[in-house]
Amino acid sequence: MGMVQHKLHAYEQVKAFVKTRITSGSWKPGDAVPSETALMTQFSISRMTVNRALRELAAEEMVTRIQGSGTRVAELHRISSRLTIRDIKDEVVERGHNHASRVLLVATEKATAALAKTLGLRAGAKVFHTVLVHLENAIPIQHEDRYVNPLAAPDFLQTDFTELTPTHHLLTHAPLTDASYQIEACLPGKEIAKLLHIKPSEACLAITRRTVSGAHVASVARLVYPGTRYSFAGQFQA
Amino acid sequence: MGMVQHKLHAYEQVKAFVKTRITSGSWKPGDAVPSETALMTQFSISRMTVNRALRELAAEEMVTRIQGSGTRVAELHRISSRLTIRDIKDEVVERGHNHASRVLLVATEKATAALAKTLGLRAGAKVFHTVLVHLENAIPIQHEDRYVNPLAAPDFLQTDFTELTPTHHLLTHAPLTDASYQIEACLPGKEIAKLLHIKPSEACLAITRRTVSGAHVASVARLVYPGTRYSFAGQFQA
DNA sequence: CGAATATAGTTGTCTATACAACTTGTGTCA
DNA sequence: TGACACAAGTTGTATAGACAACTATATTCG
Repeated sequence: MGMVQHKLHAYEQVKAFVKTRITSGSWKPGDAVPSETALMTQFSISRMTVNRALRELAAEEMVTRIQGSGTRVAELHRISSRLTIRDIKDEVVERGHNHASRVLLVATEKATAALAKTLGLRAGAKVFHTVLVHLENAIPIQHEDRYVNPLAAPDFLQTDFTELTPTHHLLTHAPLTDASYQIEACLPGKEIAKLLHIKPSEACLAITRRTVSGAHVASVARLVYPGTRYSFAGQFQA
Repeated sequence: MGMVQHKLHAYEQVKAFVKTRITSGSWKPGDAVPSETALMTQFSISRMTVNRALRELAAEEMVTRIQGSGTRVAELHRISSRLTIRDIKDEVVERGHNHASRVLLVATEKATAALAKTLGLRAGAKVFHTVLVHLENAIPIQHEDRYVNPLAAPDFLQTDFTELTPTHHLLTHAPLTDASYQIEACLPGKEIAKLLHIKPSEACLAITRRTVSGAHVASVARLVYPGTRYSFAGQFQA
């Protein structure tokens, strides 16, 4: 309780000094930050240490640095948040709840032209297709409709999807290098509404996600959540 | 066209060396990364340079470092994305489109108990309240209902909201230090449906956002987007 | 056997110095 | 006036060395 903060390292002191002047508003966006030599003499430390402090602040987008010119306070709206791809099972378990899944389809299919294009395959190529519903304490919270590129995860269908989720298999077998997502609101349609135990008139959150592993597009998934039972929350930090 | 990549700096070479071994899968999560002294002799560079490389990789969450123990490849699900708070006007203009807003309400009100609590004020305190609809090429894309803490932005109501958005005023006058958001799917309700030119049965994306500026909660806003015209997209990177 | 202790190895920080690369303003010369 | 050269100031990178802080293992002692 109320532990005294350990002594700040020199580079942390410089960071804190600059940071508080920015967040307090006494240095405004575009203003010049003291040069490395100035801070060096002010704090009686070496330039390398000042350099590290300012370099880290630049990485955090608090300041902008231009070689030969100087360091300035970065423009605003820099506040940002991190989204992370996680296994829904982990999320549920972390909440202290029970996770289960109903497996509705596990199949090998021929890709349509559109699907083949997004997966980077030729039309008619073999793709894996799974459909499942994830349950949190026996209540459906996600409908997952996923296509997987066999080149990226050849053993995908060997998984017992009642035990391990498709996301888990992909995260462990195909190291992710890139991904893109799209979040939208939609109505579920009759089938999905029935599977999620909601009315077809109830709004849903849908996330369409495309993951890339090295040279291959690994997977395309559409995840539908009941709007009443799920929301997507997060925190920003300066 | 096809410019040859400039010579990589020493610390970048080390980063690339480690990174490719991780993303290619030849070093798996939990595996030990060569020690600083090992990499130092392998590359014939100084330890400070190796240290910088590994420290930056740790900041990117590619590796985990424990003082006294060593450096290991980080566990997976490291892929993440950055959300940023932006002014919707900037977004629209960036798409090359025209932005306009209909101002529906600009008022000073007394806070209800619930609102006062989230803004950190006492019940009945004075708060600013604005409601507007943002248009992209004359088509409504966002309904914004916002309460602002006068302590954080006393000049808020002086703004001409047909020219500058509430977000713009807040970003420039109250340096953001924290924020939290919640994204959900909902149905718009009769009034908002009418204002957004959609049917009340059409699904919408709603973002509720609370921003903090220094000691004060600056603002609470509920932003409603028509599900058919708006989606929220982003990209992850390893 | 168990506990305390020494030891080797690893990361964390900092310094003083050096040179490279770049920007910006000033002055010179044609 | 305009083009060019130069100098001062700034950031970017790299080095060799030093000590502190911590971990994990091996060893010794009771």
